[in-house]
Amino acid sequence: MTKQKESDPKFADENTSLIPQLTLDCIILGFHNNQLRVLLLRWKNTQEWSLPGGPVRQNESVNAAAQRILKERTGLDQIFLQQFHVFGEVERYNRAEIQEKLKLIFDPNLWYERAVSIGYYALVDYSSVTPTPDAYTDECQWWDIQDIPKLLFDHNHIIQVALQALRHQLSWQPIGYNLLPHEFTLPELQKLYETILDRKLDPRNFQRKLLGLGILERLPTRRKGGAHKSPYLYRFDKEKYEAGLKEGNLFFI
Amino acid sequence: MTKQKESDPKFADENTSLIPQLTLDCIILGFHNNQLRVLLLRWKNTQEWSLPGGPVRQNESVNAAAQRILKERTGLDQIFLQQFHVFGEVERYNRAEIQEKLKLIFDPNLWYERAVSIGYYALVDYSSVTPTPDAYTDECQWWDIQDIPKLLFDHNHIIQVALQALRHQLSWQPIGYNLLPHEFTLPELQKLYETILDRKLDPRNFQRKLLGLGILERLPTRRKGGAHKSPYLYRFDKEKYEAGLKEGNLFFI
DNA sequence: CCAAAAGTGTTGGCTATACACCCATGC
DNA sequence: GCATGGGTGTATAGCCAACACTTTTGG
Repeated sequence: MTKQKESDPKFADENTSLIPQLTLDCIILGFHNNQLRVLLLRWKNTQEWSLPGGPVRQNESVNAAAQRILKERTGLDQIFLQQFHVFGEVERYNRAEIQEKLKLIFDPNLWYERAVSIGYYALVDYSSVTPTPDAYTDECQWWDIQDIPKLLFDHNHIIQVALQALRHQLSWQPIGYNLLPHEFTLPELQKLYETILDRKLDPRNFQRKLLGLGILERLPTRRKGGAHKSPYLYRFDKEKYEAGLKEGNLFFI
Repeated sequence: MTKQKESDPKFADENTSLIPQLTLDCIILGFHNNQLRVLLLRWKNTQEWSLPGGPVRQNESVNAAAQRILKERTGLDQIFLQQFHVFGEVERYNRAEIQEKLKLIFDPNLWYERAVSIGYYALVDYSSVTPTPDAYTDECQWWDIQDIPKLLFDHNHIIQVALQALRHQLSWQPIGYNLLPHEFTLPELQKLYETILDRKLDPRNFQRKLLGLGILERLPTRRKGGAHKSPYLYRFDKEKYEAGLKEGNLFFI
C-alpha cells in the first residue's frame, strides 16, 4: 500500500531492487521565525500532502536509505537522524480513501497491500536546506508544525509520535546543535526549547543552565538589527559538547 | 539470511504468508536469584544459541507478531514489550560462518540474503515462564546476562543495545512492575535496579525514593526463610502507578 | 524619548547524597 | 550467640524555581 515503482521487475537491477513492504518516513524538522517547521511533499496533480519517505534498497542499510532520502529532499549530507519508531499496523490507512485522493496517479499494481514503515526524524539547519520534490510529487515545502494540514496515510499520527520522541530526547540530546545555524543567540536557543516543549522558560534560569554546561562559546560579536539591545552570539564548542555527551552528563532543561 | 521456511510457497496461505526480509528479535528478560536473565534458544543438533524471534505475518501487526512470539516461547500473554531499535545493516553477520555452524540444518533456499530485524525487549516474571523451543531449536533456556555465550548472527550486539535502552527507560518506566512477581521485598527491588544499572545503591535513599513515589503498598505479611530479619512484602498499587505514569511524574533513581 | 527585547543575582525550598547503628531470624 | 541481612534518620550540599529591574538599540 505504498509506492513500489522501483520494485516493479522492469526497474529492478542491483542498484534499485528494493526490500519489499518496508518503507521509511522522514520527519525533517527545521526552525525558522521562532517556529518549528516540517518538510512536506505535495503529490503530483493533487492538493494532497505527505511526509518524505521511500523504500530501502537491497544493497543499502536502513540508515543509509534514510540519509539518501534526506539528501535528496534537502541537499544536505551528514544530517542528525534518529530512528524513533516502527509503524507496523496491518491497516495504517484506508486504501479506498488513498485511491480516491490519488486517483490521477494511483496504479494499484505499483502499491503494496501493506507496508511497515520505519520512522526517522531529522534535525536540520533551516537556512541551508533546498527543498526538492521527488518523482511522485510536485512540490516540497516547509510547514509550521501548528498548521499542518490533513496528510495522506497515517502521517499526521507519525508526526505526533516523532514530536513526543523529540521532546523526550530534548533532555539528554543537544537538539539545538542540529537545528540552529552555527552562530545563534541565547534568546533564539530559548525560543527553540520553548517551541519544542510548548511552554515558557525563565530566561535567567535558562541562561544559567545552558551556560553552566560549558559547551557554549560566546563570540565577540553581537547580532545587530533589532530595535533593542543587541544579543550576544554563541556557538557550540563541538569538542566539549561531544565529550559531555560521552560522559552522559549533559542534561538540558 | 534469516529463516523463512513458512514463506516457502508450499507453506503459504492466508494465515502464514509472511512479510519478506523482515524479522523480529526478542530479548526476553527475567530476574532470578538477583540476576538478570535472558531467554535463549539452542538450534537443533548444534550447540549454537540465539535469541527468540521470527517473521511477521501478512495479517498481523508487528507488535502482534512480537506478542505471538513471546507467547510461544514463554506461555505468557499481555507481556510488557518495548520496541527499541531496528537493525538494518546490509551485512548483519557472516553468511559463511552461519552456514558452517548450522550445516546440519541450513538450507540456503530457505534463507534470505538479507533481513531487517526489529528489536523488542520484554520484561517478564521469571517464575511464571515456561521456556519452550520453536521448530528450529531443541532447547529454550534462561542464561545469566553475564554468562551469555557467543551467539549466532548479531545477537550479542542486539542484547547490548537492548540493555542500553532498558537502562535508559529505567529512569521513567516502572521496570520492577514487570520483572518481579506481584509480591516482592524492597531489597529484591533494589537488587534489580542495581543489576540493571550495574552499580550499588544506598538502601536508605532507595527506600525513601521508591516509597516516596506512593505507588508501593506494604503488605501485612513479611517474607520468612532467611537467617536474618524478615523483610516486608510490597506490591505495586496499579492504579496509583498508572496515574503517576500518565502524569509523567514518576522518576526512578 | 519611547518601545522592544536582552542581560543579569538572590533567595528559599526541595532533592540527592553521604553516612552507621540496631534489630530480627535461623542455625 | 553469632552471622547474615533488613530496617531506619539526619545533616549537608547542590540544584531548581521563582522573582524585577536596568541596559541597549532603532525609530
